[in-house]
This record gives sequence, structure tokens and C-alpha cells, in this order.
Amino acid sequence: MSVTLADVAARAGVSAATVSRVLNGNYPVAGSTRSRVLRAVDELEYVVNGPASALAAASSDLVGVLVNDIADPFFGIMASAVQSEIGPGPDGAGHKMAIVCNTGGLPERELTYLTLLQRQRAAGVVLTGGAVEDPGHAEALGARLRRLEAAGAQVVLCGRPPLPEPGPLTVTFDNRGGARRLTEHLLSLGHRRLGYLAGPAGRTTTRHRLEGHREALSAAGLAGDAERLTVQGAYDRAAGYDGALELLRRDPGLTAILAANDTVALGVCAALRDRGLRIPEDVSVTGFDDLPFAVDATPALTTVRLPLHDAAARAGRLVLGRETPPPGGVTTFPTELMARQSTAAPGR
Amino acid sequence: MSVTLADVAARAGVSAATVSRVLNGNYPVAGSTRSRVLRAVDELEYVVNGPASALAAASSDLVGVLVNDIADPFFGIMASAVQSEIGPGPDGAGHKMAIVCNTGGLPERELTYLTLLQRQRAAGVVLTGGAVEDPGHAEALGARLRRLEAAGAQVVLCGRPPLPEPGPLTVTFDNRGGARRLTEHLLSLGHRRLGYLAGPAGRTTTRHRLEGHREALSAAGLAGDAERLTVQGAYDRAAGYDGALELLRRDPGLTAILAANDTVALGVCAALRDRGLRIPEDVSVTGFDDLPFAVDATPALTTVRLPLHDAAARAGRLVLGRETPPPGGVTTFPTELMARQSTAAPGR
DNA sequence: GTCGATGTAGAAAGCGCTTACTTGCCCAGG
DNA sequence: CCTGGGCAAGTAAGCGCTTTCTACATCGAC
Repeated sequence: MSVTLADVAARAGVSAATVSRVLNGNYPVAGSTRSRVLRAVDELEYVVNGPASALAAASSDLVGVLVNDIADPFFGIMASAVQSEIGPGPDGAGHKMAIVCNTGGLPERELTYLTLLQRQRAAGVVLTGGAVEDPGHAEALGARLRRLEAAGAQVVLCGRPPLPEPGPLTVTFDNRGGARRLTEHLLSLGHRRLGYLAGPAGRTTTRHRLEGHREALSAAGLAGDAERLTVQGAYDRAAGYDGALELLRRDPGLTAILAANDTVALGVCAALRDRGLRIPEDVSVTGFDDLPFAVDATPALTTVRLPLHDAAARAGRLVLGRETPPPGGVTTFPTELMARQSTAAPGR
Repeated sequence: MSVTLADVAARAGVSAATVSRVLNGNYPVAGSTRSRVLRAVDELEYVVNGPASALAAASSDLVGVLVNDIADPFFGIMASAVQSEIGPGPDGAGHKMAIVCNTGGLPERELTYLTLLQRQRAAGVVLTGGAVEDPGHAEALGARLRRLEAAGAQVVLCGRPPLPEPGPLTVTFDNRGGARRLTEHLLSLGHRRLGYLAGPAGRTTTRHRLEGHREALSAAGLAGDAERLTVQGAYDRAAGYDGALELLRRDPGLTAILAANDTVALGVCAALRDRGLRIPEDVSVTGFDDLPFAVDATPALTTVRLPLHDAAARAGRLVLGRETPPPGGVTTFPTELMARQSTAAPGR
């Protein structure tokens, strides 16, 4: 039915072992034999049986990439970067493929997918996105990751904080510093009444950004207001819309709103506009992440750039063992303030 | 080292065959035996060896999803929809996983990935995005798809036109009708000098949208202008920016620009703004696709909504054989005009 | 009381590859 | 001229599952 190694071997007049060695290139084969085999492969249109080779070699060409939501460019960019590191390059070489798993941010789903990846005998797994801060889940997750590693998979966390030692390799962002600088930027413009839309509760990303924000406020002697003007919500547009209205209710005179991310910021802008408030004249708005659309918003969003592509590419290299990890296994990427037109000195 | 079927069988006091049958549930097993086996599975934390089972069963739990660029929400939305159909549901059941392949729109890469998917013995493949209209590539692609199908994979095209009979199952959009209605909308507002940014040459999506556009122009007796005011370009923001400037050069008095898609439209808006032109007072702008950010643009983009999620979900069901295809195998989804604030009667 | 269904479980033969081990060969050194 | 080392290729034993075929009860029916 389908062409096998043995067929190729027969055609080339060699043994199956030799064909395998030519194909895997990890054993000396004479030049003439090699070319005879390759010709036979070509003529028969032979395609390796991946499962068979994974079974025999006890490891597959598959790398799992866990994301909260692949439709969100935040994760799409990271998935794309991982894939371009592990997949076939411009030369067509490289056989690894990415299994993208949409967890929807749900802890159980995360565990389910990790088991499925172990079942596929994945060569590695990249976990992107912030982690859920539930002790129970953290433990279950840690156990699952250890089992994966025991099964021979390389685990890399990307964009989430390191797990307690000895945890998996980690590539993360300085969320806290970014949030601090963003807040300092607004403070330096003269803002004193800042609303903060914090993102979903119980996630590390949310907490780190909030900490950075409060750090800056405390340094400016505004710690008291922080509690009152912080609203939790999802990482989506609707949360931004509703959250902005809620903040205005709590303090109709606030002059700036920091959104949990760029998408939330869009919702904030829509709400402010519907309320007849101008940006930035009446209220300054900031995002976070610097996704491609941030620069196209009107006004262009002041935000914090995360080097999503670079970080995920590095995660991709680490998962393949193509890059040596730093001592401790944790790489933290800096974040950068992108001051644009959605922030200005308070005008009211 | 790792727990196998045999270990589970030993622990449950049954044969490996029985364990396999319990796990696959396609053969009668007595209730008491079944529960003994499941307990053993639990106690030993047994995880099926996917490659081994794929080898023995001659088909894996993997479904390939080819996209041009996973970082683009257009594809992200489709990938997400496919995944939610095939992957583990809310109940945790379902074992299929999606291998997302970024082709970058490159024909060779497309072929490379299809071979890789065949190598993985993928149960199915969903090809999204417009096809390249090169006869050579079309043939190579057709051959590759036939080989995949011969190898037992179910192939589904999603968002690209059907291949000549007997081609694979297809789910597609009425791009032409959408473009026609969009153009009619502008014509009915009174526009007579319309610029068109057509997207990359040699792709079916580009051609179909262009045809719809010209259809409407011809019906209005404006066929002559069409040629002159059409500019080809990429599907990105920069193409929109440059294209808009080029169109203004060709006809400084044009009153509307139709962009190849929403992302391109953002570039158009930026260029117009830089030129000091107001939207829609001076120039109306339209997008295509109705991606989430379209409604957040300022002004909100008039565009054509493609039911990306529904179409891709259907593709996901078709690829698993969970939905019976219509006779002929082609489903065309309608598109819908979303008239928003970026279009208005010409004001100059 | 015997016989064919019927329902449940086991035995064993692969699935197509990888890889440790073995073999055969050629050539340099004694 | 013989021998030992090194290279290239072959042999064959699995890898962990699925599935066909077989075995054996149990059971209702004649």
C-alpha cells in the first residue's frame, strides 16, 4: 500500500538499516551508496513514517506550544516565532512541527493538553502566557511538567515567571518594570488621579504589572489612591469598556487610565469617546504589549513594548537545545516604554 | 522506564489486548474488567504512547492546519475555530491536536509542510487562506493533496476556491459578492472616483475581490476607471500606506479607497491623515474581513464580514468526518456588508 | 442434553522504523 | 605474508501498540 523503508532498500540494493542511516545522517555511509539511496527515495516518492520512527527512537518531531488564545495576536506572534525557529527553514531542512494548543487560559485545559503532548511523546513544550496563581493548580502543573521532562521532553516557559527551583527553563518579561515606567511617565506629565484596569485576578501577569504600577505610585506618595482606583477585569475589549465606565464612576475627575493591555485600552478609548471625553486632552490612556494595532489606534497608543518575537524565538531555540541557557535557566527580557499620542499633560 | 500497556495489563490481571480495548472503547468489555483496568491506568499514571498507537493503527491524532501567518488574526481566528472543533472539548474528551503550519504564503513552504504532515500520518489537513494562482504550483499542490488523501488523510480547503473536480472538500467565502456590495455601497453614496488596493497579484482572493469590484463598476458604467485606479500590493499596513499615496498621485480627486483588507485599510487611513485628508469627509475608506479591530478604528471601518469562525469550525468538522459534506463538496458562506463610519457621501 | 449463538478475553502477528551488534573488507605495520 | 584496526554495510531485536483469529464460557432453544 504505502512505500516503506524496505521498498527503498530493495530498490537501492541495500539494507533497510543503510537507508535509515542515510536519511538520518548520523552514521558514516559511502558517497556512492548514499546517492543510490537518495535516488531510490526520490523515485519511489518515499515519505518517512513519523510514528514508526518516533516509536523506535522514543521521541517525536513534535513541539507543543500552549497559548491562551491563538486568535489573539499576542499569542499569535509568539507561536509564529517559535514555529519559525523549530520548523523547516528557508532551505527546507528541519522537520519539527508545532502543535498549538489553545488553553483558553483554563488551568484544567492546560493540564489536559500537557498530557496529550506527553502522549505524543513531544520533543518539547513551550508554555506561553501568564500563569494562574492557584496553589493547587501550580502544584498539579509542576507535577505534570516534571513528568513531561522525565519522559524526555524539554519544557520552556515563555512570558511567565519562573517556577521554584529546580524549575524548567524560562524566558520572561520585565512586566513590573514596564508598568512602573508607564506610571512614572504619566506622573511626570502631571497626572495624579490614575485609574488602573488590572486584568484578570489570580494571574501572574496581572499581579506583576499591578505591583510595578503601585511601586511608582508609592514613590510619588500616591499609594492611597491605588486601591480605590484599581478595577479587575478580563483581557478583552469589553472589559476595557466597562472598566473605564466603572473607574469614571469611582472618580469622575480622573485624568488617566492605564489599561491591562492594548486590547483593553481600545475598549477604554471607546468608552471615553462615548462619554464625550477626548483623548488625551481630557483623559490619557495607556495600553500594554505594543501589539501591531497600537500604533494605528487614534490617537496612537502609549504603551509598553514586549519583545514577544525575540523571546519566543529564544524559547524555540531553548526547547530544541540549540541555545545554551544562562545559569539559573532564566532569561528576562527588558520592556520598553513607547510614548505616543494617547498620553499628554492633564488638561482638566 | 515508562509505563506501558503491558504494565497496566499485568496490574489489572488481564491481557494487553483487553487494556487496549478498554481504552479505545470499540469492543465489548465486561463492566468489572473495564473498571479494574481503568483503576490500574490511574494508579500507574499510564499515558498512551501516541506514536506506537499511530503506527499500529496507521493513523495519528494529528490534524494539520496550514495558514499564511498565524500572527495575523485572520488566520488566528480560523486556527482557533478548527482547534476547538477537533481538540479536547469542555468534557476533556477528544484527543486530536492541531499542527499549525505557517507557510508565509510561500508555495514551496506549503508543499514542504504537506509532506511533513503526510510523514506524521496526519488524520486530516485544513488548508486556509487564498491560493497562489500559478499553474505549476497548482499542479504540484494537487498532486500532493492526492497523495495525502491516498495516505488516508481527509483534506479540506477553507477560505480558498474549490479545486477542479474531483477536488477536496471545500469551505469558501463569497468574496466576489462582498466586494461587489461594498463597491455598490460606495456608488450609492454618490462616489464616482474609487481607488482600489487589490492585494498581492496571483492570489485567488485578490482576483475574486477585484472581480466583484469591477462587476459593480461596470454595472454603473464606470468600467474605464477601474484599471487606472487599481494598485496591487501586499496584505499589510505598509502596502496600504504606500498604495494610498500612489492612488492619490494617480487621481488627486478620488473620493473613496477600497482596501484589500482591514489591515491594509489602517495603512490607508494613516496615509490620508498624514496628507491632511479627513475620513470620511474627504475620502471614504473601506476594509475587508471585519477583523475585531475594524470596529475600533477611528472612524470605525466600513468593511465586509467573513464568517471566519463558522467556516473554519465547519472545516474542522468536515476534516473529522463529523459532518456530511454537501453534494459536490463545496460550501460557500455568504459575506455581509458592515457599513460604519469610514464611509459617507463624497464631500469634495 | 446437545448445538449454535452470543459475549468476553487471550495469543500472537505485525505496523515501519532505529540501533546495538556482527560481519566482511581493505590496508598499514610488523 | 600475516595480522589487527577501521570503515561500511548487514542482521536482527525490539519500540508499544492494534487487531485478527482463536478459545472458552454461558445460554436459550430444540
